[in-house]
Amino acid sequence: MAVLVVIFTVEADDLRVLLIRRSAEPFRDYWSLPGGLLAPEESLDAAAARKLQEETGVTDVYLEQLYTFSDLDGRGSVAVSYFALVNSRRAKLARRRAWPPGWFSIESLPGLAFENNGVIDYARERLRAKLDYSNVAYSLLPEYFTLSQLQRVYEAILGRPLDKRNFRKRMLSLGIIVATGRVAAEGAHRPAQLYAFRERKPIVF
Amino acid sequence: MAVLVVIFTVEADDLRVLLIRRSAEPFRDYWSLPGGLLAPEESLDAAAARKLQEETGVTDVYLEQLYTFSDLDGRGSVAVSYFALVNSRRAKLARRRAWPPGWFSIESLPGLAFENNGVIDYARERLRAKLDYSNVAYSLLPEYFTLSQLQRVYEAILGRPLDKRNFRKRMLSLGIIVATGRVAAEGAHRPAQLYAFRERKPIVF
DNA sequence: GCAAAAGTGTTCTCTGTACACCCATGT
DNA sequence: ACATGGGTGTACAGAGAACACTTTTGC
Repeated sequence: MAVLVVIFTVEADDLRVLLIRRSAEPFRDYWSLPGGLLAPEESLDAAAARKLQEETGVTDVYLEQLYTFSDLDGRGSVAVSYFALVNSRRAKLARRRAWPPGWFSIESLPGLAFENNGVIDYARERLRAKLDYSNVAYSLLPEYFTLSQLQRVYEAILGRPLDKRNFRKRMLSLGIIVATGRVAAEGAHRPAQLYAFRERKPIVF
Repeated sequence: MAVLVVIFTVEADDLRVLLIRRSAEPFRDYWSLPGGLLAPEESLDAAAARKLQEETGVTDVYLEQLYTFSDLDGRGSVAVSYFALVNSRRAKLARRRAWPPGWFSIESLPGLAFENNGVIDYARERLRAKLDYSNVAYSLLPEYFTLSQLQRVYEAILGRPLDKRNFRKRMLSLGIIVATGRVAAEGAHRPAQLYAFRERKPIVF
């Protein structure tokens, strides 16, 4: 009984996935999704959260069960997949392994162990759908952020440009974010208002 | 490693679930969802289809993985749940057991073993959502049916009345059904046109 | 002729989308 | 002054929701 975690982040306006190197057969030395076996008495959610914490040091982020596969390795094993969203500035990847894990752009993934490419596609699909009617993006952004930052995150996940005015109108009318009154002066241009998520926990609307 | 199947049907304009009596502890003699262990080398989908077939004799219907639970029995077990939609006129329940299985209206379920009531609620939620953007209802209806029959199925699942004109407009404009030209004379009133699903397999729009 | 279900259009509201210019700042 | 991203409103189209009467049949 194994869990498998698709850990997403957005970095440089790019949707990325955390991959590790397999050290065992089969698919030794292939890149793959992090995963592992349940500890005795451990729940699935707890195992997924633990895996996420082991790989990124991050806890208390958006984490959702995705699907359960029974044929990934071709022989009898069952793997419960999860997906997580982390702010890459908070994540601290293990660097002292022989093959350190890394963030890979979802647009140019290598061939992965087992059917992991399919799992990632499925996770992205679910994430895309979720974005439209929930506030899951909170898990990818710092406490205070500008509307442009938020829009870039949405664009990276959806893979297409969004209209600035329509995006702002919608975010504000849904009430998922609130203006803080603070502004961020950064660069040779007008400073931007800082917003915060009204709730930093999953909300579906 | 167990599977669990929420088998829905619509009978007498009423959404119903198939329940069986447990014969073993814990929760001996409680009603519960049908389920069982994976056979060696068996995939999850195959195990769910087999369970469905064992209970109803039905095969080749809509069957979808729902969620995987790790704490249903309170101690370590993992159960992958599925939901299925069957036409109750085709289903043949086992009648020769000491406690034969039965169809229970979802509005008045007894207290079930484990957390099965929660699983059913979740399944119904998913079914409701799916109804809106797929043709899953094909699995609940005979090959030819009237628009009123179809509407009653939708109403039973959604638990609320629908407007006849809007319903027809939508079904036809989505192209999920086609008129056959045949009519069904039945009762002291105008005969109804018979329709068929364009595809009798899952379509998402 | 009456009861019972089948069948049929129009109007309104709301939501999503397209689209272009001025504003505040640093250099 | 100019380059850079921040910030704003309006008009159109499509979808969903509300709503009532005529038609065809069996009895």
